[in-house]
Amino acid sequence: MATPANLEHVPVSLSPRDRFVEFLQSRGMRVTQQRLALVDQVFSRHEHFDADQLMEQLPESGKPGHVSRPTVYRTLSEFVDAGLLRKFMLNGRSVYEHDYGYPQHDHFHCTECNKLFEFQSPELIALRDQVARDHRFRVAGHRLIINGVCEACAKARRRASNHRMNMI
Amino acid sequence: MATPANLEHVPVSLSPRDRFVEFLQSRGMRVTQQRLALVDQVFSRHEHFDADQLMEQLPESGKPGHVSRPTVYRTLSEFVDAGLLRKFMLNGRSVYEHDYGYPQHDHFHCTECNKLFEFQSPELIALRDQVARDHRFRVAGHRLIINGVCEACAKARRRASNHRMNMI
DNA sequence: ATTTCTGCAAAATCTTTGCATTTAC
DNA sequence: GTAAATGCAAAGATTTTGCAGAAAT
Repeated sequence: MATPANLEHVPVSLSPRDRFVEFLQSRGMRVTQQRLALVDQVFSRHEHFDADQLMEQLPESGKPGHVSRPTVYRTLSEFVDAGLLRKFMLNGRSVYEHDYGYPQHDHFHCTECNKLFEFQSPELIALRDQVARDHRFRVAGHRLIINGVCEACAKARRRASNHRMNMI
Repeated sequence: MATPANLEHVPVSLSPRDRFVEFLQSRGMRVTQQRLALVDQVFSRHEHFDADQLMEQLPESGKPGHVSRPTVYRTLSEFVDAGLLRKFMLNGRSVYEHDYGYPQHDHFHCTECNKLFEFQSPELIALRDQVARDHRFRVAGHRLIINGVCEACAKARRRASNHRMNMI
């Protein structure tokens, strides 16, 4: 459910890598091996991730293809500036998700398994804009996280509960 | 707008202080001077605040009534457990707001002045619950922050812009 | 008298920065 | 060759923890 399977893909002309190269060149920044390695890794999977998880997906220190922690942080900021990633906070840490090529969406956060699930709701956007108009607030964007328990965890919970019942 | 002025007050039988004392006693915890000083300070104003701001509102180190930083953090967690405060993240830091005695609401966050403004929308709750049902997700709560520019900052911006125009 | 709480100092966590060296252009 | 980027080490910022002494019950 955290995969793109349930969300429409937004058609884009350039691959994330090409889009990033274009962004770098337009700003006189250099196309380095580290930046390319990171853009490739980040867009090889759709899951949400933090800086630590990204580092774990790359070769470890000393091995070719490794990228240092400061460079990972610096490059993640560049991805956000370039419109490739969106950043938000979860449990006090920065979490990133694909923005380029993916539609606006919001999240369920399961407090049992700690996973994020995406959903889209045009009605929500309409309501947001209406409420903002009512309060004369100029909307730039929003962040909504609905927390609770996902279906899988709810079932697991029920099983555990039934099991306890049988034991009595 | 961050004041309770625009939100209905939820009638509660106990003052926050009494509610907290009750909470402490029910859990065999002690009613200390620090806890009382903090509950009084926190509920003397309705603005959102972080741990630093709360400390600044108390007497400084050495003076009577001062509370140490670890105790402030520990007590803020207790307030959340007791249902007196709600905690959320803004720009990577923990921000607290009154929960006890105040209705469910969401926030506008002005990226110019960095202020938070509260609003209520029953429609939003209904929409949230509907979307959650559609995805078989059991809702426990949610956090919505709409970011953009508040009316005051938009006006200030327009004035600045007009001023620049006049100078040309 | 007992047990919890506080304050201090230190640690933990996540992120950013200064600077010398390396790399892209 | 020159300017920008990287990696290292160190610092920053926020929050948490271990523990001895203080305070509440």
